[in-house]
Amino acid sequence: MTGARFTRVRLNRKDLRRPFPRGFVQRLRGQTVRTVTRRGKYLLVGLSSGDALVMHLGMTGWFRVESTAAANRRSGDRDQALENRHDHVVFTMSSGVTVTFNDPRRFGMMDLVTANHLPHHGSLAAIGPEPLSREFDAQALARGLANRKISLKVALLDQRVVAGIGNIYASEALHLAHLSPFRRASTLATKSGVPRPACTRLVTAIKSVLRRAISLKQTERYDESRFRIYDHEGERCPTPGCGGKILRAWQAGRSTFYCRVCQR
DNA sequence: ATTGAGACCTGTCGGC
DNA sequence: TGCCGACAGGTCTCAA
Repeated sequence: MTGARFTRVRLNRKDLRRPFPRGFVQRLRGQTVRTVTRRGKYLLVGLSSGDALVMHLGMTGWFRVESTAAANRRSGDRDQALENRHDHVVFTMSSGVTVTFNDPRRFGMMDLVTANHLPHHGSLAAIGPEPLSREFDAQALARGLANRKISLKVALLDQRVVAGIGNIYASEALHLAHLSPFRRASTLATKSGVPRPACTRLVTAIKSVLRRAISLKQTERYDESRFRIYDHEGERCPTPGCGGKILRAWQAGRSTFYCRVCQR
């Protein structure tokens, strides 16, 4: 998309999780894409007008990228109707590429924000440090967890503490760091806010788990066998010499996978 | 101010 | 084969 112009923008419905902003199509059409970046789980497309297109995939959102010729062929194909049922947004670009947003559960979202409003935009405003940046270290995590009475697992899902961690990698990181998902978040730092060794371990584990996931494109296709403990209830704990069994618990409405033996 | 519960949706899978 | 309930990768809102 970078460098290309939106020649056509099509909305197949008026909302996803929330309504599309008024004037969405008109404000996008004719704009050239300057940048395509990311902040946490939000995708940001910078436009020549100064506006930014903000997008989130929710749980089931994804983009199909194909030549415009292929997209046109598809739209005339009755057999594809079932699979294309959840195509909600179609971007036709001047480069000859068509980018289609498909999202069965419609938990995704798209918004259009002026550049000066971007830093204040809803959840983007309060979002925490990027996990793979230098800025995210034991000090930063200790600050984020200070005084929080919630469990470590629930804290990692809070995007204000650290950006971009979801239910799978919260379990994976805590396991790698040998930390109990039920431990109170505030206990990773001393009263005066100095990070404990466990805090440093968790930062290292988060970075390691995410780097590995990115290098393997791990969740691009959901493949449970690639996770160490997520969705492995009842199997042996993969920690060398541990011998524990992987358990499953329920926290804040989400399932947590963990080992009672090596995670304290 | 923080926290937990429920809501928003459709698809899939296991059990009967 | 078909029906039913449980559960799914994420926020967001509301009430306590």
